[in-house]
Amino acid sequence: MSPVQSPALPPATSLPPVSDLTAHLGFWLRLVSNHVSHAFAAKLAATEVTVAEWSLMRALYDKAPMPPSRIADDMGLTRGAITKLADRLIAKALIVRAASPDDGRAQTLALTERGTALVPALAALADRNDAEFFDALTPDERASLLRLLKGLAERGQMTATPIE
Amino acid sequence: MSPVQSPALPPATSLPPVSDLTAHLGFWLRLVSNHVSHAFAAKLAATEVTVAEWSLMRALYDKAPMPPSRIADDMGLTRGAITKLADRLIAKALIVRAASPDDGRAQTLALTERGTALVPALAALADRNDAEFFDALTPDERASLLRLLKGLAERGQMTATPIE
DNA sequence: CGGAGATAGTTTCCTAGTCAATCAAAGAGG
DNA sequence: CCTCTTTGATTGACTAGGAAACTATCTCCG
Repeated sequence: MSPVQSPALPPATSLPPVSDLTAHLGFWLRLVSNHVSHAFAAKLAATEVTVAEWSLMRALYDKAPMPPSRIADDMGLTRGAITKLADRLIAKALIVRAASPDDGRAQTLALTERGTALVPALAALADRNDAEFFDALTPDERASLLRLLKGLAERGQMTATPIE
Repeated sequence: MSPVQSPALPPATSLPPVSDLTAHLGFWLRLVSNHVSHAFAAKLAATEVTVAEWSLMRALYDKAPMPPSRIADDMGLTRGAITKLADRLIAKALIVRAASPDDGRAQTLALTERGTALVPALAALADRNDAEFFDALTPDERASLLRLLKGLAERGQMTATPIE
């Protein structure tokens, strides 16, 4: 702009204008997403598992034993993270780790009986959490939001399960 | 259910059905949000600041020096987190910490000249990131998504800035 | 005034990830 | 077959943030 300097109000008034954060869709997306996740974490706090632990348990439910690498891909975490996450769940006797029969390097993870039995109650919490936020929308609005989000996910090649 | 047991296919086939993760709007919200954030983090990796650091710098830009507590509220982080975040930015000479003139307990944070000069370039990265994901939508779709998200945010009393 | 409680910020300890190094088992090629 | 490379998992060093304890200061009120 012009070299004319305005007469120094507290923060020098002639800063280059910068777009407002709230102008970004990403801002609102993250705001809402964070709140939904946080509310779910609060519900899980009453249980013996964390959000990431629930996510891993859900991934194993009603499926054959799976290698950690597969789960890492599904959950969008590194293998190292899965190793430690699995360690915690094993310590709680909710899952078991076993050597793969066909590949000497590989391991498999599977829910224990206790872990399996716990999943439905946790899933109910997840259902309730989702309802708590999105039942406020009309069915049309829900459908519209779902369509938009799925479209973005598809276009952006977003595959991994976010840690829910 | 009935005591009849199905004849043991790999994972016993008679588990209580549990709602699919992808049935939840929260799932898709988080999936997209995580991807957008991650893409932005990748862009910032080429700079000298992290996402949280950018967020703090943006909060200070074009405003009078602010107390850390205010920033903690704005960013949705604890005060302890802001102390450490500020320490890192001070080490990079991007912000300064000063004692508040009127309250002996309080501190204020403000951008340095260098920090101020850096903000517009970072803001441009943020703009570009948002555009990258959401320009794929039509103007109508963008407006619709924005309206839905703002409505959810308002209804859920979501105030704090998510760490962008 | 002076002490009780509230408030601002920092610090400490803990949790949960990433990244890079490591090790063992598989697979490929001469 | 023997080496080279790749792959699966684990480990260790490091980072970022939360919760709660702690310190200093302020405010209120008897």
